[in-house]
Amino acid sequence: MPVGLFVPCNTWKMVDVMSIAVSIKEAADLTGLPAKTIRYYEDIGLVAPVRAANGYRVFHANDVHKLKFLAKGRSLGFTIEDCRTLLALYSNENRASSDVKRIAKDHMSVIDTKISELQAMRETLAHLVATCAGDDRPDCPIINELSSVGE
Amino acid sequence: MPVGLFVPCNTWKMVDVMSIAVSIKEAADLTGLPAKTIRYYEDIGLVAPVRAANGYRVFHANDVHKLKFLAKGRSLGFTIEDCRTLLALYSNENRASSDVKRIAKDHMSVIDTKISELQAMRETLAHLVATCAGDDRPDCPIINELSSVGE
DNA sequence: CGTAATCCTTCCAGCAACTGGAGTGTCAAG
DNA sequence: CTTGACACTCCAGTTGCTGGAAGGATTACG
Repeated sequence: MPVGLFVPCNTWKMVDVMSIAVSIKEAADLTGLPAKTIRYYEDIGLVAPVRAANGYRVFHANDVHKLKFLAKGRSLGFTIEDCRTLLALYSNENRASSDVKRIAKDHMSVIDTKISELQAMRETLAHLVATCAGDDRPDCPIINELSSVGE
Repeated sequence: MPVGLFVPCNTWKMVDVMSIAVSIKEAADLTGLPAKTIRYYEDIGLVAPVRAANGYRVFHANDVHKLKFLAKGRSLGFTIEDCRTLLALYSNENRASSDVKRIAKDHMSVIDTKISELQAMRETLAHLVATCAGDDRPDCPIINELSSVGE
C-alpha cells in the first residue's frame, strides 16, 4: 500500500510512521518554526514542499531536514541569505569547507561588533542608572546626559 | 534688524550667529543625523519645526536640542518610543526621576538579554570555526552541526 | 540674463524577517 | 449537520530608517 503519495485519494493520510510526509503544522511542531515562517521560507525559495491534491503543502523528510537546518542557522544568527548559501553548500557534495568557514567567520565578526556596541551602551547606561536617585524628584542624571550640550 | 523670522523677505537669512534658526541641512550637520532621518522624526511627531514662507523647515535652538537628545537616546539603543517618552519627561518639570530610571533599567535588561544571546551564538560559532579545517575538502563540522539530527 | 549647482519639498518604495488578520476552503469527529 | 481544527492566499504592518524620482527655490558665476 503506497503511503504519503500525492495522488487524489479519499482515504489518504499525510502522516505515516514509516515515510515522513507531514502537514505544515506537523512540520512546525517538528522544527519549532511557526507555520507562517515555513510558508515564508517557501515564498522566498528556501524550501519547496510538494502539494497534495487539495492544495495543502506536504513536507517530506528532506524538507523537514532543511527546515531544521534553517532553524539552527537562524538561531545562530545567520541571515536568511547566509542560510541560503549554507543550505546550498550543504547540498553540494563538492563544497570546500573553507567556503563554509569564511561565512561563519564573517558572521562572527558581525556578532562581535554588535556585542561591543551593546556593551558600550550597557556601560553608559549602568553608570547613569547607578547615579539616578529614582525618586519622585525631577532631577535626573539620565535626562541630564541626554540633554547635555557639551560633547 | 530681525533675524531668523519666518516672514516673506527676499534678503532673509536662515542662519544667524545669535538666534539659531537653521535649515535641515544645518540641523543635520549640528546633530549628526541625516536630513532624511530628521524629516522622518518630524513625520512621527518627535520634532515640529516651523516653516518658512517658501515651505522650508526652520529649526530653532530647541528643535536642534531635541534632535541632539534623540540622537543620543538612539545611540544608547533606546527605541523611538522610549525616546518619545524620555523627551516628554525631559520637557516635564514635574517628572519623577524614577520614571526615567525605570525606562533606562528596562532598556538595560533588554540589552543584557541581547548580549547573552549574542555571546551564546559567538561561543558556538567560535567552537565550530575552530574545528573546521577550512580547506578544499567538503567535510565540515559547521555543516554537520547545522544538519545534525540529534538534539 | 541664463544656467548650473546646491539646496529644499513631497511621495513612493524598499530593506529584514517575519507576524497578524481577513476571507475562504477542507476535512474528520460527534 | 455542525463544530472545530486545520489549510489556503493575499494584504498590511512591524522598526527605523534609506533611496530615489520629480519638481520648486536659491545662490553663484559668467
